[in-house]
Formats: sequence, structure tokens, C-alpha cells
Amino acid sequence: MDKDTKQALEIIKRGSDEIIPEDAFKKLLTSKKKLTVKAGFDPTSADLHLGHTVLINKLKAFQDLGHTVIFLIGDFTGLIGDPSGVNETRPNIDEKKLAENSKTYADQVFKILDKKKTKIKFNSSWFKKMKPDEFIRLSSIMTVARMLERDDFKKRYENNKPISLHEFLYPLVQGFDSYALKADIELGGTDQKFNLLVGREVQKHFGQNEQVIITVPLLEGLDGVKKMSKSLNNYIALNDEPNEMFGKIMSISDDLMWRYFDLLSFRSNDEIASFRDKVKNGENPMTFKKKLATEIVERFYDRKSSENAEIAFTNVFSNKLEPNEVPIFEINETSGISIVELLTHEDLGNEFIQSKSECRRLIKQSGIKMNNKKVENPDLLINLGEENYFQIGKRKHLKIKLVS
RNA sequence: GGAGGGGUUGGGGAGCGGUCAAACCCAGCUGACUGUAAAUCAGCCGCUUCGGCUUCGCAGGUUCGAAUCCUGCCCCCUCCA
Repeated sequence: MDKDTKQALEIIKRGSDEIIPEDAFKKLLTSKKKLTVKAGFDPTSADLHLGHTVLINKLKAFQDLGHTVIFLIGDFTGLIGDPSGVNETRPNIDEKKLAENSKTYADQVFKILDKKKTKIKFNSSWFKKMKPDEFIRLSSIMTVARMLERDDFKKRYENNKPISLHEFLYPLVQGFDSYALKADIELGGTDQKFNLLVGREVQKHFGQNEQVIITVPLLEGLDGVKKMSKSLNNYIALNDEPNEMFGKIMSISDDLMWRYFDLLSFRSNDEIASFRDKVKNGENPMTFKKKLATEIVERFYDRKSSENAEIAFTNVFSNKLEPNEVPIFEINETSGISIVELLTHEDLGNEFIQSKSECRRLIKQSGIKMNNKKVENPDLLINLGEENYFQIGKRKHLKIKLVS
């Protein structure tokens, strides 16, 4: 194996979980052939988050090595919903929604991938044409017993949780995509392993070379334990505002930070190793967490935004300064009102405090500051003409002017 | 078609005539500590004019009193065929 091939192998291996079969992969690399690398995404929800980008980053690595990347939008598979790792049936989604999501997906992905070098495909384009008899023949490749071997299905079956018939079709449909695209390599999350392997079987069944599969780990969410997902609300969305994105990254634990470095940063292995050393020798991990946050915000926005986000973060949280941009609200009343009434005023909506009960609770727990002073009396009267600066907890800041 | 099981506050899941706004766990929120860390600890976690009020799939009913019993309806699951 020559030096370039070796290096390529190393790049692809970083952060990857499994390469199956690895020998076949090495052979592919050695052949110097331009490889077709496929990864599929179901546009089942509108927003991508950083967890999804682990895979996209890997695609980018292939792209940078000169291979052909196919970004497959599962607008057909989306009708099924991938059962992988899921404990219950996914709801079906209507086609219109899928189309909308597909578009946002593509937009977000090309903040990482080079659009010109990427092929976008929709699997509806071949499945819509497929005749029912062909589809049935496809489904005959798999057996029910095989499907029930899968952990997720097995558990559901044992626990008397429903498994819908269409969920069995998912791996086959995904596998057929590989055949339709003549994929040499397919990437997926570790939870996709079964589906990816079925792809090999489908290709074999139709007399095609079997793809090599590469799995990448699922990124843990902000809690550091469960996988990042929207439904667990532990995610960083690609379209989170720069300050928010920065703040969320800063809130992860030190341990998790290294995981994020490995899977999300484009820094070299050597550089990351040197960061680790420095922390081990007593440097503040925050320094490096900021580097990570800056790199990622810059990837999805630009240099300026990421710098501003860092400054804003340091001001508000380290130096406890008032943020630069505090929203100001003007509220009309005929006379002075209590602080509870003010903060729960309908003109503020539900963004800050949900109810008067919650507001009183917060005051009791010393969670509300007015003009940097702890509020202790829920009946505190705010007079007409006053403009006050409120902090609700650590994160919510606002100014309210009471006028007649 | 038949037989069972079930729908409880964001999720999971107790409760099975009063002591229930409803155990417990998770998530979330606030405070202390900090590097907005994480971990930990403490408190909170339906609404309220703090008297109460509205909640336990929906609609009725029995009772002094129901999430708990009865009737009907809707929804979900499993098994047999």
C-alpha cells in the first residue's frame, strides 16, 4: 500500500466505528478508482443538527479525496420511517412535508459539502416507477426471522410493542438504493449497520459488487449520554443562531468536548492530541472548548459571527455584563402594576415566563433580578414611565418600559 | 370474527372510593458551587385574586365524596381464528 492510500485510510478511519469488510475497503482504495460513496438521509424532520454532520463530515473527507459523493434524499423511504433503534412506530409523513424538508436538508448540507462535486438523488425517482410485482420480489430477499433478529425489532416484539409491516421493508428499500446507485461504499450511523448490510445482500442478489459499509458513531447530545436528537431536546441545530450555538457548545462537559473534537472538528489528529496534553498539564479546558465552538459556528456562519459570539459569551457569562442586545418591550397600561403582572403581561407572550405561578415561584427562588438587584417582593409595584432591566434566570434578559 | 390488556400531569410509570393536584424516575426550571462547565447539593416542577379552581381518553351515571365503581363512545396493543 502506497503512502497516499495509507493516508486516505487513516483519514477515513478517524472517528469511524466499523469498516466492513475492511480488506475490501483497502482494495478499493488501492485500485485508485473513483469511488461512488453513498449516504442516505430521510427528510423526516426539517432541521439537521450537529449529530447528522458526523456522517456528512465523513462524506466530505471522501469528497476531498476525490471520490464521488451521492447525497441520497430518502423521500421515498421517508414514507416508511427508519425503524433503526427506535422503540415505536414512526408516524408516516405526507409527501409535501417531505419535499419541503428535502430542500432545507440540501441547503444545510452544502455548508459542509461542495455542492458542485456532490450528486443529489431522490430515491422516489426509481421507487415510484417500480411495479408492485417487482417490489414484492424485492421483499422476498429477506425473511421475517432475520428481521426479528434485529435488536430493536426483537425488543419491541418481546415487549408487545407494535411493529408495523412496512417497517420490515425499510432495509430492503434502502438496500435497493445502493443497487440503483451502484454504490461502492455506503456510510451510515452505527444504528444503521443492519440496513447497510442488507444493501450488500440486495446488490449480491442482483449480481452487483457488494458495497463496503462504514459506520460512524452517533454523536451524544448536550447531556453527554443519549444520542443527539430533536425529540430529546439535547441537540444543536445547524440553524441555531450563532450565539446560541456557541453557548450550547460551551455547555457540554469537558469529557464530551473531546468526543466533539474527534467527530466534528476538522483539526488534525495531532493538533487535537496537543490540546489534550495541554489540558492534562493544567490549562483551562474552557480555552479549547472556545476553539471548538468558534470553529463550528464559523463553519455554519462566518468568521465574524463566530468572533462576535465568543465576545458576547465572555461578556455575559464570564464578566456578567449586560448583553449587547437586550430586547426592549413597551407595555401599555393605565396605571402602575405589580412586577408579576408586568412579567407575565400578555404582550410579552410566553417566551419568558409561562404563568404568574411560575413568576412567583421564580421570585421565591431568587431567580429574577431587576436592574441587577434580586427581586424579593412579588407585589413590587412598577410605576408608569419606568424602564427596568430584568434578568430571568441566567439566560433571559429583557427590558420593559411601562407607559400609558 | 372471537378472547384479553390498556389509555394518569413533557416522557416513563404508581395509584384502583375519601388522607390525590395525584408516589417514584427521567427530562426541565431556580439557587449554591463554578469555567454559563460537568458532577454534586438544595428547592421547584397544573392554574390562582392563595379563599380556592380546573385536571387522570371522551360523554354521561352511582355516591356526601370518583383518577379509582357503572354505562356508552373513541383510540391503542396482544393473542386465537
